[in-house]
Amino acid sequence: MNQLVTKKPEHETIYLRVRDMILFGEVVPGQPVTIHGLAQAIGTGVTPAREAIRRLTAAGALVSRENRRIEVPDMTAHRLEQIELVRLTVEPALAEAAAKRCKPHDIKELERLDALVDEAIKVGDIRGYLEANYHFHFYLYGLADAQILHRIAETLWLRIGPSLRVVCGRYGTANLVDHHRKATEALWANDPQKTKEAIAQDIRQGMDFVRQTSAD
Amino acid sequence: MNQLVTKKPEHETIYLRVRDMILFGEVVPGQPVTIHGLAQAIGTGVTPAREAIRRLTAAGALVSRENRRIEVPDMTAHRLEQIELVRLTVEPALAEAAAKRCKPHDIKELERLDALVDEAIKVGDIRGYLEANYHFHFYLYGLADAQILHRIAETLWLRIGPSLRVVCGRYGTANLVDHHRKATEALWANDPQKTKEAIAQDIRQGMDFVRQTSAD
DNA sequence: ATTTCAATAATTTGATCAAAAGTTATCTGA
DNA sequence: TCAGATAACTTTTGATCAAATTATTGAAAT
Repeated sequence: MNQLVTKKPEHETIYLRVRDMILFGEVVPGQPVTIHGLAQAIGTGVTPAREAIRRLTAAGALVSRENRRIEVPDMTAHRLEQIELVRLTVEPALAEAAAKRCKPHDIKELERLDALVDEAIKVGDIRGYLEANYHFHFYLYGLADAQILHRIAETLWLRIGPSLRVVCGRYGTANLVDHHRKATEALWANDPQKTKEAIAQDIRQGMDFVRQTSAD
Repeated sequence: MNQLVTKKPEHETIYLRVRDMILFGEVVPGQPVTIHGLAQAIGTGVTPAREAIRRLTAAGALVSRENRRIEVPDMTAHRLEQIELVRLTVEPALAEAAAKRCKPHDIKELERLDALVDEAIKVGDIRGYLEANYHFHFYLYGLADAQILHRIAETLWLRIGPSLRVVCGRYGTANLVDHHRKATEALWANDPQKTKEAIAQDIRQGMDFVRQTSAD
């Protein structure tokens, strides 16, 4: 019998788990991450935890300080500026490419995800908002079939995840606006250019929102 | 007495070593990389080699295939297009920022590195060209004080390193043109905008050159 | 000669251990 | 009470080992 599920290695699982922790605000900028503590928290050995941490530091999601301590990097205005520059190049390009390959079935899925975003905002569920927002964007980006851009976008989201959590915690979800409607409408209209612009606008406003927390 | 050199861990050394191997064309697209073989080649244990490989796969410099084999990714026109898009955003921005903080001493160093590029082209030393070219660009980018952009640029160079080596090997260094003079002149003139444009032009022509090897 | 199947070899993966390095707590002496 | 030194604890790091997985080799059958 064919084995349908290819068992993924432990370090891959841990990597995905910690990645989610960072993306969805379970960690805070400046928070130290120990290889031991991580292994213990997840309930696994230290070897796969090490490898997961290496991958995350390579992606810039964690930083390794000189005393070989590892922690979640904090955000600065300067870093935010760099991230915005690249996001505004990469993600609209992904959205444009996605729009060209998008099927009605995909747009419906995006609308479903967007409804989750709205719901989370209304209820004030920060974690739910972060997850739904991420899934909306990366379902769209996944349609683009552009792995390199996709991965760059992911590393940038890993960098803003913790800060986004902080600012949401401070100001709540009331100030959040959902700009995804414009994107799905452009997709229905089969208009890649408009989709691209909608995502660019969404990014600009998201980054403005995060800017409220960054130290100088 | 103060310890001036902080001993860097083994996995860091190996990482840098393999990184150089990729950047400077000691590996070929499609070439398999075994964790064992690497440890044996460098003459070290398997644990630090593993961690170095994880970092490189996280950066996209190596790809992990489904049969948990790891190899150097090959280049395609589509990938090249994605890389060019991001390079043309990130590196000119770095050059512009660098131009604003550049001291005469730095420009002299850049001219020294550029002379090495010229020399390598003249002599037909491919490895020497790759190294000198890299050092010219990243000495400049290092002046910008923009770590995030800097690291993104590095990952992109890691992706084109093997292909650049292949195309140089096929066509030799005769077809290479050195566009750095325009950049150093703009730096002397204290003209960030011109510096930015010079680097953008250099990137475009470099990518055109690599395009000759990529499969469809 | 080619294909199939089993056996062998090589490799990855995760656990464990010892040594090195760093951090925290305690104790001492003023 | 407070500063400095020592001790105890924690963490990282690299080596080693066993199990699991994958590739490769070789033999047998058609």
